[in-house]
Amino acid sequence: MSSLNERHKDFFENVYAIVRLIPHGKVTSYGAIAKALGTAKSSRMVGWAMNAAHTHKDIPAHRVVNRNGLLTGKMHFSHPNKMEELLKTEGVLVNDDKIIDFHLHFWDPMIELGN
DNA sequence: AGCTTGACTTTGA
DNA sequence: GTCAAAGCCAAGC
Repeated sequence: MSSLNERHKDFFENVYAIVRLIPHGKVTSYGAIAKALGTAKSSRMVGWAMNAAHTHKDIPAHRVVNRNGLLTGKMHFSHPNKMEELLKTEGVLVNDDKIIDFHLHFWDPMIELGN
């Protein structure tokens, strides 16, 4: 909570903190995370953070997709289909690299932040 | 030091 | 509805 409000911390740590807060079976978008951090336009940086997130294993990166609900980062996983399988395991149906009813599974980090 | 790239989003046509 | 272009900031070359 308080750590999320502190922008003095590294952008990466902020991103990881939020991604870890994503509930089981829920997903969110890069832009939503960026917005929760106060930098709505630097959604690309969230993607960069996720790239480095590979070193952190407690990061459910499969719960983060782009705004279209498309699994854009699937190829960055150990296996391209790993992301889709993980999501299906959590009850999130995926078809053609895209989340079905994305708006229903969408979780807004702003809610958790209380904003 | 500058230039390019990127797990993106928004806006305008 | 789709497509193209701009904006964003950090890391890598």
